[in-house]
Amino acid sequence: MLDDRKSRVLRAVIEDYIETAEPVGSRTIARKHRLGVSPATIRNEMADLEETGYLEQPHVSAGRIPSDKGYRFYVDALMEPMSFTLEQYRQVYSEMIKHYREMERLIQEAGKLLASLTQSAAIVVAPPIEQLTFQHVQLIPVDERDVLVVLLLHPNVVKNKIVRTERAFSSAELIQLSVGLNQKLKGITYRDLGPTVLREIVGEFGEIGQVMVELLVRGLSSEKDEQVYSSGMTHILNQPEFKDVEKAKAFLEAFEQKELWLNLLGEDSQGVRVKIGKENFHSDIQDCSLVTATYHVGGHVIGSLGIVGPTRMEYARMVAMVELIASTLSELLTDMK
Amino acid sequence: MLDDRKSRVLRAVIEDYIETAEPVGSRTIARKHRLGVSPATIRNEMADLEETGYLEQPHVSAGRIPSDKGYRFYVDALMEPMSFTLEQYRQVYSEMIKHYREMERLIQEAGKLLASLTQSAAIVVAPPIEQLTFQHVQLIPVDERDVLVVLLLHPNVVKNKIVRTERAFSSAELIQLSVGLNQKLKGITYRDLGPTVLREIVGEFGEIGQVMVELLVRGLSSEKDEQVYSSGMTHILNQPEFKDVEKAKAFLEAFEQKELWLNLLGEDSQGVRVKIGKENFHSDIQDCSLVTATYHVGGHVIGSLGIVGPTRMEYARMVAMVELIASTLSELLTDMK
DNA sequence: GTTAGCACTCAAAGGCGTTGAGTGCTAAAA
DNA sequence: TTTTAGCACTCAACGCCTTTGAGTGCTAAC
Repeated sequence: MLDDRKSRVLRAVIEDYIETAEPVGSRTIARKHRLGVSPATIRNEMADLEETGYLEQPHVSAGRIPSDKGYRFYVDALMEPMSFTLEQYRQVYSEMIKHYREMERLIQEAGKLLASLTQSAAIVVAPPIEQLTFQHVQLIPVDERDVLVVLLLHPNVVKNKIVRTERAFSSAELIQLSVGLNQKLKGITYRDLGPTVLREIVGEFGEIGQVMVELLVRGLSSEKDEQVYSSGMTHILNQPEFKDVEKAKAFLEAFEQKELWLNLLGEDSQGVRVKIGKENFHSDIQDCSLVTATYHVGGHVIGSLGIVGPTRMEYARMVAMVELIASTLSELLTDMK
Repeated sequence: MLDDRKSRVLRAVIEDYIETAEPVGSRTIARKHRLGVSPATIRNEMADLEETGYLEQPHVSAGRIPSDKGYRFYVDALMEPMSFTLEQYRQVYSEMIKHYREMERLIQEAGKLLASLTQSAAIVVAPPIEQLTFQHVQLIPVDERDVLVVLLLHPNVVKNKIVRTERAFSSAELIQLSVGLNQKLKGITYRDLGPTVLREIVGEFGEIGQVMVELLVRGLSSEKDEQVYSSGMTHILNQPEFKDVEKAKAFLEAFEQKELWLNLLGEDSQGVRVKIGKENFHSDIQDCSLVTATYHVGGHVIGSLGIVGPTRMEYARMVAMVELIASTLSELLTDMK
């Protein structure tokens, strides 16, 4: 598609721009990256690259900056993948394993770590309950008619909710209910818990089964925004593209809209995905890119995480970091068995 | 201390400055607040107020702005307390009661509501476990040697933690342990749970009592920053004092330091407290004021909440809002009995 | 004690020329 | 045919200057 020299020029422009955040001129490239040709030649190449849409010019007497298309080509074909030393890998692992007993905390820590390593804003989408397996259900009396529903789900997720019941239950009744529910639910996923199983419970336990189902369903309900954790929001204020407060505000406000991320970090594909600029964005967030990956338990995708930053970001490093955290997280969760 | 006219001038300056964020001149005051005297007279009064430290002048040909001392006097003696209509009170109440079944969620919602009503950054410090009363302890098997410790504390706080044990326990053993713990703990506060009670448990249950204590203590341990909830950080970006990104960054970064707020929102006094500017601040946060209050259960203080904003804030409104949320929260928590 | 008048100060805004990084084009060199 | 030196041109950024106007303090008259 692009001949060798054009590729090298494009790569030089992009890497220089990523580093300096300033439009890059032909002279600079000729000096920094020994391409063996004069600035004039590079100028010609850059003019071609602009014509074909890989570069842009903020104004006529400025250097070039990469377009979304340019970044896309860079990410797909030009950038040199970054790799870690065993030592770095170990550090991440040992940082994360500290919190590994409980999944919710583990993924929160994974997010914080990702934010800190990338110096970007990080997002982690926790597994929706549908993806998890029942391990234990416990009903605990709170009050005359309030019951605490504790759900232990695999891999080590604890959900609890206090639910108001239609009528009062004694301690003994609740224990009975708990035992019954555990019998029916142990080992099945929420997904399997269609109307069939629910009807089965009602059938088997009669009126009391109805109550079980009621408690269970209400115990499981949770708000969407509790599934998204964010960290490192303030890091983006270090980026020159956000030196204008209005832009920073727009970004931060959009970033806080947690539902937004539920949609953006879809769980379709495997591996690290990069979404550049306008490729996929909610209009509120201008000139930003997203690097995301999914994490899984035993090959089964259960959630996703990623970082957001200006389109001018160190893609190689970001992709490597997201990959590293996602795979370490998957490893730990799979070991939780 | 200040004669009547000086007070009126000071008040006029402060209220104008709060509204406009611009230094206030003598002419403006003469025009807006009919004090019945000419700008020249007001100038004289302002010169006096500056000499006694209530006002400051950014530069010689600008108007005056209030000093910390000026704000302090305004808050203590000049401002007109704001009050709410029954309708507004009801709205807040009905917004909060939606989430009142669980305390953690309730106080989070209180924080969000406070942030939204004041358009400021809000902080809520959750009650430390020491302030709460045991209601139920449940040990649930997770894995061979992992036990889920669920603590239900009054008023309706649920804590859970997965703890690794020295040796394996069967389901039956865990139930037995739970029952034993419940017997000893029901109704007592963590505070009462000194070495005495712990030793009592060990004495009564022998070796198994040791395990109980171990599980309990570890189940109760939690990180400091989990006790602080913040909301509405981005609101402060609307304030002109943060139009400079560096200042905004400094603020937001300090604001994210959750431990900081544990110290700042001490639980000493009753009622709403106002801390202005340098009166009490960590050096990172410049030119900010803090409006805080405690909330309580049946007269017993268990936590605190408040807002942070630029020293130039609508004190009357902020104080009223913080008061409103704190008292509504206290009311709901007390009703949780 | 109050106020009109006046000279004075100074930040903010606007105009203006300079600078310099960068371009595209042309014509010569390879 | 491709590369490059040379050159005229563009334009944001910067510094410098002037103007403007909001505001002051002082003085003298009311």
